[in-house]
Amino acid sequence: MTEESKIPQHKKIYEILRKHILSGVYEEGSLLPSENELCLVHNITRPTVRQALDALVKDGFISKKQGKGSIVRKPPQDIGILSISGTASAIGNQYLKTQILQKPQIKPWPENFPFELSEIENESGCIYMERLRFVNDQPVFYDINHIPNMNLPRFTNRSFENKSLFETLRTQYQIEVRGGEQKLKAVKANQMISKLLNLPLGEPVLSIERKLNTNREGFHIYSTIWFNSTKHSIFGTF
Amino acid sequence: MTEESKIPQHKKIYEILRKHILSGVYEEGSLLPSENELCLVHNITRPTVRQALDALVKDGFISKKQGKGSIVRKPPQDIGILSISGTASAIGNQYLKTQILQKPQIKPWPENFPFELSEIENESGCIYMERLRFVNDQPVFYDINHIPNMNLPRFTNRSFENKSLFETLRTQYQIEVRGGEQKLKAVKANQMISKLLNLPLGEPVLSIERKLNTNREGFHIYSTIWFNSTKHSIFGTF
DNA sequence: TTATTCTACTTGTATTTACAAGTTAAATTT
DNA sequence: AAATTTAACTTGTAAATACAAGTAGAATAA
Repeated sequence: MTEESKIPQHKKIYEILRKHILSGVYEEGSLLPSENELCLVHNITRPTVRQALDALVKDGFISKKQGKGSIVRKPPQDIGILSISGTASAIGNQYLKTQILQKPQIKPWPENFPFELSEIENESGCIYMERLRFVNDQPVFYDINHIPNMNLPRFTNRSFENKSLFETLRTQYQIEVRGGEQKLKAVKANQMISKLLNLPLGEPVLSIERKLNTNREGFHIYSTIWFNSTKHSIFGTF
Repeated sequence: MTEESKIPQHKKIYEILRKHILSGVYEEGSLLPSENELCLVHNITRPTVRQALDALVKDGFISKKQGKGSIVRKPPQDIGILSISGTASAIGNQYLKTQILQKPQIKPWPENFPFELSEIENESGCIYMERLRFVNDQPVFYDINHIPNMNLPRFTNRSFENKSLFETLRTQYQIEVRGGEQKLKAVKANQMISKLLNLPLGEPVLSIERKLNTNREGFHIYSTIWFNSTKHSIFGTF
């Protein structure tokens, strides 16, 4: 042990194991090396190993069973945070298309914004964008996003056609979503929504309002979503 | 320490602190006793206390800050995993009433059950119950529950009027919900639902189908929920 | 008075040790 | 051969101990 890093050991082990699971070193359903083996390999003690494994359990990468071991689970595949589940079959990314209705543009925050803004968010102004998502060429998902305009160079020039908003934020700006809160409602489709989602007027639509936390202090992502749930469901694990 | 119980210490501490937070012994925003104080009071060691506090963090009852302490958060008002958020104000438990439409009874599993059952669940048969939840004396929440009849003595005799189903399972049978999956849809209220939830026929209703995992192997809780979202929302943090 | 330093707290990380309890498969007995 | 026991694993719980790092307020110095 020299002085090379300030990252705790248990986090390093977590990252190593997580990477190995995601890259397929350990197959789904197979067992991770036992806690004692991990101790020997990484030259740490069991409580530290267990701290890393507890985090992996919490994040859904493994499940543990007393007397047996740590079982590798199918890594959670998020689409944002929610997933879409079709009535017919699972939906691969290849069937999911995104149309940008409103390219990212800088605007002031709306008058009656449903969420309370932090001071720094208020001063920064916001970036606004609208998207429409298609499954099998049918519109199912319309979302409006408000993002604080806090040090995001060239953001409004980026294309989000084929990339996830979250992926861009994470890889290009080191902004990671850390959780958040959401409100769900079933509402009648108004004229605009019914037109966008190709539905009769007044048809039930799932409406979601979310505020997402990030690793950047005081930086939140605000989304309003309308979801056509006639042929699909919002699917979530927790 | 005689032999009185097999419940781990850290779980007992968790239950005590959880109860104290929920009953208002510790105010929102205030600090919990320090880890060392809890050690002294309950005559246990710090790792054990920390195990209990970690669980409280995970379940959203406290947040911790190094150098400061454990900060009590507004307890999440779970109805199961989801919470209800009113448009007007926060909803205290005093406004939430539960009516049992169908007392727990042992039945065979339904013919076309939407979930696949494990072998042991299939053999056990199921306990069926229906509930209607009221906020401010208006019905908002109708749920049907299927629970495997696996070693739950006196379960059908219990009253769930004022107690959460999950709380009973956790405290009386040591069954803890460990997560699960759910599907959400917006649907039109049929005749039964519109009558139960006091809504016009065809009004949008939030429908949720869930399968909850527990710490007991092969034991899942299956729920179907209809939610009147005209005056309230389903609220969730993640 | 104001700014700095110090001190006494807090939680975070980590080691070491011990035993309990569940699982599995080999070894043994019937 | 079949059933049982045993042994060697696995994770779960728990104690005792040590030091690191962040926080906040008191004591001190400018």
